[in-house]
Amino acid sequence: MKDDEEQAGGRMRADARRNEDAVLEAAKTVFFTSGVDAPVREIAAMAGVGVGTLYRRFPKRADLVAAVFRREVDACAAEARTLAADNPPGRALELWLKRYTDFIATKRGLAAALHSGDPAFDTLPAYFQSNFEPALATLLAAAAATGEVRGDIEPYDLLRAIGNLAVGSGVDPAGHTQRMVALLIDGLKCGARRQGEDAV
Amino acid sequence: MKDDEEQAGGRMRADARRNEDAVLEAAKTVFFTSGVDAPVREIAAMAGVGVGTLYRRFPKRADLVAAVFRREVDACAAEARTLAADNPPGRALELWLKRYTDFIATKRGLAAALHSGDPAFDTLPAYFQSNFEPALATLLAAAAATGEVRGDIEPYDLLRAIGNLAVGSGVDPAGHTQRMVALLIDGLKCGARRQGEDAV
Amino acid sequence: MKDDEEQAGGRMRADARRNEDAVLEAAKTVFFTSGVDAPVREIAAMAGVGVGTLYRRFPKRADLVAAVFRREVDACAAEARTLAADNPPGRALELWLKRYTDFIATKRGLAAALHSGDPAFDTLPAYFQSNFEPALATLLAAAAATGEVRGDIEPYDLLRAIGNLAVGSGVDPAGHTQRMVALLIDGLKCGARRQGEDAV
Amino acid sequence: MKDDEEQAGGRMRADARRNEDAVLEAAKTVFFTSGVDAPVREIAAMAGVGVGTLYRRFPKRADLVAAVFRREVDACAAEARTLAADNPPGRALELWLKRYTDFIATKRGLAAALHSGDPAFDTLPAYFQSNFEPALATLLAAAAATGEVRGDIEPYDLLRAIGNLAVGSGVDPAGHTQRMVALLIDGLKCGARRQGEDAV
DNA sequence: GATGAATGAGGGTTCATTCAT
DNA sequence: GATGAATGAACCCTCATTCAT
Repeated sequence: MKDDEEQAGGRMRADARRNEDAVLEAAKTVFFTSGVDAPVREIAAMAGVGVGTLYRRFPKRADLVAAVFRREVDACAAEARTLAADNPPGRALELWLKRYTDFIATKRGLAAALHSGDPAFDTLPAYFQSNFEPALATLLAAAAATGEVRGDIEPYDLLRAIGNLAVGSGVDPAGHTQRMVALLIDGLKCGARRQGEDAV
Repeated sequence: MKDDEEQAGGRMRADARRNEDAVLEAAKTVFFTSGVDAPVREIAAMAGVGVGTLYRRFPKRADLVAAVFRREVDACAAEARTLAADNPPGRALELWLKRYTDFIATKRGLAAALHSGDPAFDTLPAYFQSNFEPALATLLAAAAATGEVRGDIEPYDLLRAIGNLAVGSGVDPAGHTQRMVALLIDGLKCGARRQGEDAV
Repeated sequence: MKDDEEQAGGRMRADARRNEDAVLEAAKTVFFTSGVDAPVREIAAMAGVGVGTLYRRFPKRADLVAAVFRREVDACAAEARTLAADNPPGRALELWLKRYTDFIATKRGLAAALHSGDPAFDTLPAYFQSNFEPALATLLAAAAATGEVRGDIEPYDLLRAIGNLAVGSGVDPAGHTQRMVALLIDGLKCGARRQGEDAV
Repeated sequence: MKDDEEQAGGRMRADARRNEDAVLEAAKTVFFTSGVDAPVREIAAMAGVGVGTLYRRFPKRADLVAAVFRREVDACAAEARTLAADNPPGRALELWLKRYTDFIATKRGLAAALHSGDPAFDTLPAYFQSNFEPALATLLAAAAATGEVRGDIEPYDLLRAIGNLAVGSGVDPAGHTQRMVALLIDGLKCGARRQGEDAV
């Protein structure tokens, strides 16, 4: 996972990798502030590289968009492991769901691009699912095992539910989405108790 | 409502009105297929008018977007009356909710524009609500009166719920949204029966 | 002279003439404030007529420019007669030269157009000269006859001199041009006295 | 002075400088033939570059106009030195004044632009004066020192006088202006002789 | 490899001019 | 005749993309 791009890992990794990181970081920021249609120059400038460099690594804009998306998915999924290691299961689940909500919110602008029909995006939904579903499954299972949440929730349904709840988050500066997600999490816990009772 | 634009009804309406209709119809189509940022020329060409004509009536793109939106709201709201006249209350409600779902689905592209902060869009949410809320309220009341659906549903909540359900509809070519909405309608009917039992 | 345009003087003179006057007046103003390349619509709007009306009378922009120019020449030349009738010769001359200076100043924008090579402008210099030269000749002769100014000045030279002096008048908000013209007039008077002495 | 643009002299100057030169040369020509409002494309085409190149270097039209103006001022002022080196003082003065007259004549179209109030032009008058005044002062002093012209002429007055004389030069295809300037130069020489006599 | 200058298609907008009403 | 709606050519300007350095 740490070597996702540039698998063959040739020479000059220091320079090249630094640039690629800078570009992806800049693109993430610019996509968020100016949308995915922001001028290439804006991204190159913020990354401190020439446009030629950017084009060398990401010949099509969709390549860049996809790379940013994957990178963000990686980061968010990785955090599931970190949170699970550092917190009790219920707390880890809760923190990660909030983290995932943020991911969805900042990716709002990408949605339109993702559905543009560009083949470069074809694999992204699967990438999304294959990273997030196991991550959430693990967190859910751990929290269910300690009785902190109910155990009959499908990870995919939860991912999708939050995705939908977060949909209008651009409109909602008042944290409506986070409140709804919190409600949902409460629902998970509440269900756990009842399940426990039933089990007994 | 039938004379919303050009109220004073001046001279040469035939020509002008025909063009305006053509432009709005073309814009609706193009906005749907190519997004709200589609080239002005594309819309003008499809409407069979020169770009100048389009600019005369809609100096800013936002003016055109807003006009298309209002026109669609009008059409959808008007259909509530038609359906109510031609169908039994429960059926009318059901048909209109599907119609409204389609409205939301095709307006997906507008969402981003609407939240762009352009003052030309400031009045649209109110326009949306002031047309749809009464329309749905009437349908709901009629269907509740015949016992076909439960009577404790707020029109606004239902509008918003469907809006959220339909959110990812671009992603969903398999009619997922329509199935969810159907489920919701079933819930309305189901609630009606239970309410009836309670009442007894 | 009072029927310069529309010589045949047909019916409907009231309406038509009123419009033509309004157009010329508006054009004069707009040419001064926005330049001779100002949008036709601006002129039509200020005149309170449709663009079609303007085009009917002045098919080419140059026609309008020429008509405005002639009208202003007429007005300025006519004033020579009025001033001569109402003032002593020296005073009349002085007042008219100031009037002529204003004419030149406000026509600054036209200069470029006049030299554009458009055939519609070919007759304007002659029109200018054939109106202004006699007008000034008369004033000069009268003032010379009373000994108020020297008698050896060619009207054309004076017209041209003032024209040149007024050349930078756009740059000169401080009345530089008017001061120079005043100086020139003083020169005329001063010469007169010396001539008188010589004559004795 | 020889390195006015691109002082720091970065890399790739060959290409860029060549283009800039071509653009300025083309702009000078086009401004003269078609006026300062000529289409950008016309200039780009004549310079053999894309419009983008032109916009890169001169984002606003006023930038291009100002650059052309400065370049012409530079060229004309530089010629004062050349002429002084290659001719006797009186002849050098005479030749340069004719050269300056040409400069004024071809810049006629710029006058309106210069007084448009655009801040990009604010520094041009000072640039004009700070280049031409010393250049002419040197020529005048040298010619006065050899007794070829009178010594009581202010360079600025002479520059301005020729500027005014050349004002109608568009109208004057018959060399009227050059004749007037020649007359003026004669006056300078004539004054010199009389001054000499007075001195004796 | 990195850079950024150059290119030019593409899209917005204006306005002279025509012509149906 | 007067009107002003419609037209579309012509401009401006912005970037995506290429390519010489």
